[in-house]
Amino acid sequence: MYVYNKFVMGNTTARNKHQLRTQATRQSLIDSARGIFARDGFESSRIEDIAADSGRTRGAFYAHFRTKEDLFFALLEQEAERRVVQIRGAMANCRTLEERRAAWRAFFQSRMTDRQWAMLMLEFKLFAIRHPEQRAGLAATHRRIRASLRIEEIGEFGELQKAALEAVLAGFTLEYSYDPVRLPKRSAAEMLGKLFDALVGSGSRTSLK
Amino acid sequence: MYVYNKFVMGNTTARNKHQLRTQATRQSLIDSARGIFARDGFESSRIEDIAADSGRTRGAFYAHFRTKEDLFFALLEQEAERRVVQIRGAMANCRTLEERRAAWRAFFQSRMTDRQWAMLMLEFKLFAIRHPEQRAGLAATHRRIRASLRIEEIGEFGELQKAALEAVLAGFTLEYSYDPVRLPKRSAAEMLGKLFDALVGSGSRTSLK
Amino acid sequence: MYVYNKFVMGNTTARNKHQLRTQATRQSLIDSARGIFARDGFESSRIEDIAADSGRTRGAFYAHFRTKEDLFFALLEQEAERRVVQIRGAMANCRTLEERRAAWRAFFQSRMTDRQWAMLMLEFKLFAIRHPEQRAGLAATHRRIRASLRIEEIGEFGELQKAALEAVLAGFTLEYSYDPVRLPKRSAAEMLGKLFDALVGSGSRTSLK
Amino acid sequence: MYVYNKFVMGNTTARNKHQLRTQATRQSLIDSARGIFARDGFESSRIEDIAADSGRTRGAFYAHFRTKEDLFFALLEQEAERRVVQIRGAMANCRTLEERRAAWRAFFQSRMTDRQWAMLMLEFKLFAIRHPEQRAGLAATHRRIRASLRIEEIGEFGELQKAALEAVLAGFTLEYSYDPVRLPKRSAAEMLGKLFDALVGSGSRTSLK
DNA sequence: AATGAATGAGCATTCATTCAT
DNA sequence: GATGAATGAATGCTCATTCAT
Repeated sequence: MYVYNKFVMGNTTARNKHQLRTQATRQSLIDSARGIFARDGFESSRIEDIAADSGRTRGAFYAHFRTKEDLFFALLEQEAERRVVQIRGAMANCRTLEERRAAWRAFFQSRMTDRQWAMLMLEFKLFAIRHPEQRAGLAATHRRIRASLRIEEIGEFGELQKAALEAVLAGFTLEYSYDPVRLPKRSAAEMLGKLFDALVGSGSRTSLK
Repeated sequence: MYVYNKFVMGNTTARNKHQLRTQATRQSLIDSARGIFARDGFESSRIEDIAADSGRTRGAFYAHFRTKEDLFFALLEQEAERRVVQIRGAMANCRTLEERRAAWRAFFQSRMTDRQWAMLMLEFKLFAIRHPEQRAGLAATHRRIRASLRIEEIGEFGELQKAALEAVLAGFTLEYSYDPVRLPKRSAAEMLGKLFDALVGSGSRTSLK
Repeated sequence: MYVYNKFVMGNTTARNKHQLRTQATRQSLIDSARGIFARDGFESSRIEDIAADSGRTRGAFYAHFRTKEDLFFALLEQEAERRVVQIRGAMANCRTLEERRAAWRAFFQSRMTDRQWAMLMLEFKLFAIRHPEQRAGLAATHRRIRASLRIEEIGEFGELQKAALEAVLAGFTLEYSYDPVRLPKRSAAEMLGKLFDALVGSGSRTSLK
Repeated sequence: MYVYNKFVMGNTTARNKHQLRTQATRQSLIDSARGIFARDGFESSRIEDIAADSGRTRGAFYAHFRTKEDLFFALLEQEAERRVVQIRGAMANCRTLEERRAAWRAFFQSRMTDRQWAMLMLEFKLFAIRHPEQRAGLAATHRRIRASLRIEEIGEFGELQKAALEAVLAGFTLEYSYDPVRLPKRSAAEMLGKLFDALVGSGSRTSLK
C-alpha cells in the first residue's frame, strides 16, 4: 500500500476509478508537500498543513505515507525525476557536443531561480547531514539521480567538477532566495553561466579543471 | 541584564564576582549554543540541550536571553565579530595589495572547513528567508558585518561580486558538510581558490567580473 | 469542529457515531470544567485536571477548544442558558403578576446556594475586570444573557435595580461559600427574600426604588 | 526577622538608621503589594512585579517575607487595621447613638468605592475558600478584625445581620468594579445607604432583622 | 539587609501518529 | 481509502524560591 513504484503507472493499462482516485490523492498530497516543505522547511512543515492544502485530512496522508519523511523522500524522488526528464529531453534534441553543452548550460542557469527545487535540495542535504544513520541510503539515492542526469555526455568529469557545479548552484540559489535584490536574476544567471564555463571548460580555454 | 557590551570586558579590570559569574554563564551558554545550533539547526535545537551542555538549567538560560532567537542572534553576532577580528588582524600585517589579496584568499579558503560557522550562516539565511517580518532587521545586521570585513581593501567590488563570493563559499561549505568524500578538503580548497581568483580578478587576467 | 449549535442537537435524529462521540467528549469536558473552575478558579485551573476529570487527555481538550478561555466561555454560556431555561420554564406556569414575582423570588433565593454557578460568575467578573481589552465583548455577552432572563416581566426596572439585585446575590453567595456557618442557609435565604422584596417592591409597600 | 509586630513601632523610641531603613523597605513592599494584588489577584501577582514597583529586588522581598502568602496576610492585616483606626476615630467624635449610626453608615458607603480594599477582601475570601486547610486560622484572624470594628456600638446585632452587611457591601463593590456605568457611584451609594438602614434598622421603622 | 543569578517544578500548547468508524 | 477524534510525548516559557555574594 505504501510502496509506490512509478513504473507501474506506465505499465498498467487497466485501472479502475478507485485506483485513479487513490493516485490522485497521493499526487495531490505530494504537490502540496512541495510548496509547504519548500516554504517552511522539513522540520517546521506540518502534516496538517499539507493535507489541508490539498483539501484532504491527516487520515488521507497516513493512508499513503508512513511518516513525514516518507512523503519528503517521495517528493524528492519525483522532483528529481522531473529534472532528469527535462534535461534528457533537451539533450535528445542536440546533435553536437556544443549543442549539448549549451543545453546543459541553460539547464544549469534555469535551476537557480527554481526556488522550490533549490530549497528542497537544501533541506535534503541538511536532513542528510543531521541524520547520519540514514546517510548511506540517502547518498545512494542521490548518486542514482546524478547518474540519470548523465552530465558526462558533455565531457569527461571528475566527481570534483560535478560536486563543484552542484555547490556553486546551491550557493547561488540560496543567496538568491535570501537577497534577490543584491543578486539580481539576470546578472546572477550570467555569472552562473561563466562559472559553468569555467568549471566545465569551453572549447580550448584554460578551465578550472 | 540582557545587554552585553564587548568593549566593557576589555577595558574593565575591577569586576566583582557577580559580574564575572554572569559573564561566564552567558558566554558558556553561547559556546554551547554554537555546537548545538550547528549540529541540530535552529528549529530542532532544544534550549534544554544547550543549557545542559553548558552545565546549567533552563532557568539560567532565561536569565540571560529572552528567547531562543535572542541567543541565536547573540551567537551569530559574536561569531561574526570573531571573523572580522581574524581578517582585520591578517590584513594589518599586509603591506601590498598582493599580500592583502593573498590574505583574503587564504581566509576565504579557510572558511570552507569552518563547519560550525558555515552551518550557522546557513541557518541564519534560512531563518531570514522564513521570517520575512524580521527580514529588514536581519539584513541590516548582515550588512553591518559585511561592511566590517572591508573586502574592498583588495579591490573595487560590486555587490554582485561580493554576493557571488558568498554564494560560492556557502555552496562549497554545504557540499563539503554533506559529502566530504566527494569533495575532498584539499582539492576543494584549491578549486575555491581558483574561483576566488576568477571572481576577484588577479592582475591582468580576464576575470569573471 | 469548534462550532456547537445546540439547536442541531434537538432537531437531528440521524447522527453517526463520530458526531455522537464528539459531542459526548465536548460535553464531558465542559461538565468537568464546571467543577474544576468553580473549585480552583480560572487561573489555578489546569487543563490537565479538567481533561483527566473527564477521562480524557490534554489532546482531546485541544481538539475541542482553542484555549482555556474558550472552554471557560463555552461553559459560562451553557450554564447561563440553563438558568434562562429554568426561569423561563417557571414563568411559563405563572398566570398573574403575583405568581411571576413569587417565581422570581424563589429563583433568586435558590441561586444563592448554587455554589458552582456563583463561583463561575464571580470568576467571570474578575476575569472581565482583569482583562479590560476583552471587556466590550464580555459585557455584550453578559447583556445578552440578562436580556434572556426578562426580569421586566415582574415589573418595570431601572438598570440600577437589576444591578443591585445581582450585587446582593453575588455578595450573599460569596459570603455563604466563605462561611456557611455564619450565614446559615435558611436564614440567609429568608433575608435574601426580604432584600428581593425591598428592591423589587411588592405591591404598595415602600420600596428601595 | 520575619515577624513584625506593629506594636513594637509604637513602643520603641531608640531606633537606628538601619532599622528605619529596614522598616521603610518592608512598608514599601507592602504598599506596592496593595496595588499589585488588587489589580492582578493573588494568583497572578508576581513577586518580581511587587519588588520592582517598590524599587527593590526579589531578594529584598525574601528578606522580609517568607512567602507570597506571608506578604498577602501582612498586607491584609495592615489594611484592616487602617479601617479599624478610621471607624474608631469617627466613633470617638460621636456622642449619641444616632451620630454613631450615621458615622457607620457613611463608613459603610465609603467602602464601596474603596476598590483596592474591596478587591483585597474578595481575594482573601477566595483564598480562604480555596485553601480549606488554612481556613481555621484565616477565620480567626477575620473574627479578630471584625471584633475590633465593634459594630455593636450602634445596636445589638446577630451574626446574621453583620454577615448580611458584609455580603451586600462585597456584592456592591464587585459589581461597581465590574461595571461602574451600570451602577453609578452616587445612586449605588444611596442604595447602599438604604440597605444599611434596612439591615441595621433606623429608629422605629420595621427592619429586615 | 540586599542583590540578582540560578534552580526546577509547573503548565499551556503543538503536532506526529494511532485508531475506531 | 478516508475521516477526524484522541493520544501523549515534547518543548518553550514562567515564576516562586534558594543561595552565593
